[in-house]
Amino acid sequence: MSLIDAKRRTIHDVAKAAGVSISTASNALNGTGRTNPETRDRVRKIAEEIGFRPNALARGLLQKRSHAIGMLTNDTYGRLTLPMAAGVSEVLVDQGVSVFLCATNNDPRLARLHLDALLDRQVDGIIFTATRLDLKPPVELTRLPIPVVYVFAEGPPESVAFIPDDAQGARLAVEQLMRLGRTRILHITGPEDYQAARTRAGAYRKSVGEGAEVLFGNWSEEWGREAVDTVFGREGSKPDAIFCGSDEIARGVIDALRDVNISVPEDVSVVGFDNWEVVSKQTRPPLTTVDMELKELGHQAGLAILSLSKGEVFDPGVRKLPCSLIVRRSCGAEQT
Amino acid sequence: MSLIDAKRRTIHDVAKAAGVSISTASNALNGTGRTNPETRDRVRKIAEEIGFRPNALARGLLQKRSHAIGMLTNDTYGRLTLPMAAGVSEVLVDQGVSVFLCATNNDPRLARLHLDALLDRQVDGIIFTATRLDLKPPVELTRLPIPVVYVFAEGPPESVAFIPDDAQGARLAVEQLMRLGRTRILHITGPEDYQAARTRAGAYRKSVGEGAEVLFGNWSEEWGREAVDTVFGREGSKPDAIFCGSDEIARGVIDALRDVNISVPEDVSVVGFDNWEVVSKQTRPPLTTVDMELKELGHQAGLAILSLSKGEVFDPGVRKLPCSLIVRRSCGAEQT
DNA sequence: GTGAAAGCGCTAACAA
DNA sequence: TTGTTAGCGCTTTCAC
Repeated sequence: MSLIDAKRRTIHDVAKAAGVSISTASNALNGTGRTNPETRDRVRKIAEEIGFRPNALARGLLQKRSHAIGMLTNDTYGRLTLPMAAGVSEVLVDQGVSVFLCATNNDPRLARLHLDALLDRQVDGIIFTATRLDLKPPVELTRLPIPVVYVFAEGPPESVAFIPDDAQGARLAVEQLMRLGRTRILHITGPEDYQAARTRAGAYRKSVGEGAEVLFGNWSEEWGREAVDTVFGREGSKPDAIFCGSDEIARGVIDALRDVNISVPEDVSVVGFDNWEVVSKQTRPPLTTVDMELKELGHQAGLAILSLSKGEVFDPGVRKLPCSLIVRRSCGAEQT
Repeated sequence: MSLIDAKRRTIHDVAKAAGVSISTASNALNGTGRTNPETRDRVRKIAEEIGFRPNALARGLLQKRSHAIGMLTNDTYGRLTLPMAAGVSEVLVDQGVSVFLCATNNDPRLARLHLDALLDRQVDGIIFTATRLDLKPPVELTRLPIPVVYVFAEGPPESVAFIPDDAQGARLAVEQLMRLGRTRILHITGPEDYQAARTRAGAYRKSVGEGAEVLFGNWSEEWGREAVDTVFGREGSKPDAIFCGSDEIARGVIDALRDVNISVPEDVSVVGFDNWEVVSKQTRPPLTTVDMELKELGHQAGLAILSLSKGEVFDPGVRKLPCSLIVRRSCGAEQT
């Protein structure tokens, strides 16, 4: 009903149809002030009937709150962003808050343009998302008149940030491998200049032993294959488990092992990181991997920005959210 | 400067600081009406200095245009949506139009909630995106007071829609295979109840011959492997080329061929569909595939909604945008 | 319990 | 060329 009406109804129309004043209509609709229950119900019924929908622009102008937030992201493909964004809007839509999506492509000019637009629109807050922890926002995000929440990025000191707990995720992976009795665990991961790679590697070494071998490379399948070729081609004892820094690397690893007739998980157990299902569900065997709980990250970030935008106190700091382990056949219970 | 000011400046502040009236300030800033060039420059300079940014809410309220549009999508993972959305906002951001992202997860309740929110916010238009052509929007999108553009979805009659030209894309693939001298081309694709699968298969048959074999299945790697096992395990002549309905299928096909020592592209050429780089760049050899030009789809959709929202005439109908062929080694020129 | 009036920040007639 | 005025749709005192 409300949708298929060509002309928009205003609170004026409601008031007239109900035979009350505008302010009474407003009070009745919002449950503010004192209103006779009968009047209130009558007004609401009429509003419903004529398809009245409040103009969010007018409301925002007056309340100085737009009930909208902006999401600034430099992730082009959306692999991290979209699941997260879905989490954000999931918790916000019920609160009447909408989300502007701004893809900056890591271009400062674009970022600036988007930021200005968001500010002009009086958004109640901004969520900034990066694709890697150590990437700085492409624009100055401090001293804005509105709160900012960082996701997958550590903001300046005293800011609110949410990141996955990479160390705990890595421990999850290593513990699973140890539980299966694996003793010669290898870690193949991405570039050492990624903070996430270093953190995961650090946690791995802490669990396995400080001398444990880490092969830094890049995030690709090809690197996974290459690393396996190197390790299994050289002299000395071979690993009986490989913890990979990403699902893509893990896929390369599994393929390479397959090529040299080493079976997974019987001979070598493999664990990945990301739970990017297009990869992790398609490996043969399917990949046990660490899930960063992106949606939950989004939920938390959404709740945080909501709270902050209401002026509530919210302790600053970097919050590390636990990862979970998705157990599939590449390293599972069934294999013992 | 403009960003780091805690308090918001209004046009009132500008007018006072410049010693002119509010309307003169408005005219000067927007270049409307007649203003003395000197006054205009002075006002603009002062506005800049004190960090004035116009309140989009107030402006929208008056102009009855919010300069914002909504994007309603049922794509959860964002594989199609995000590149497209980036295209949309790329053409709109320069026009001062922002984009609300609404992920419906195909849930009618959510869709309704989002749609109501968009309408309340007075968006100037809506872009509806689906993940498959034959999926109906989860809410009634006709007879809205604002224009709607469909992407990856055919709206009701007389609506404006943009979809990739699946038939042309399929022809591109088949022609490439024929150009290489392949004569026994097979098509392995997704479920027959996907319109895109049927269209691609139809175009393929038209090029190759009406009796040409099509194997419908699903969009997975596993199906690609299974199909290859079937085809190469049975009696009779074997294909020398395989056109796959998706990159994932193609990846399965390539892996399965590899398993039985059939080399790609020497023995069998393979072409995929999607150019989803996480898949197509990682196959061995890298995959020649059809790119649906998602970003361009977004550009067009953005321009269309912009034009429609201004009340300009825009011919209704389904516009099929050409796909392009990305040639990689699985079926390339070098192989001859 | 209800209504009149002011005003959010801005634009656009119209007057001066 | 500039200023005065009205008003977009709504919320919110404050009289009645």
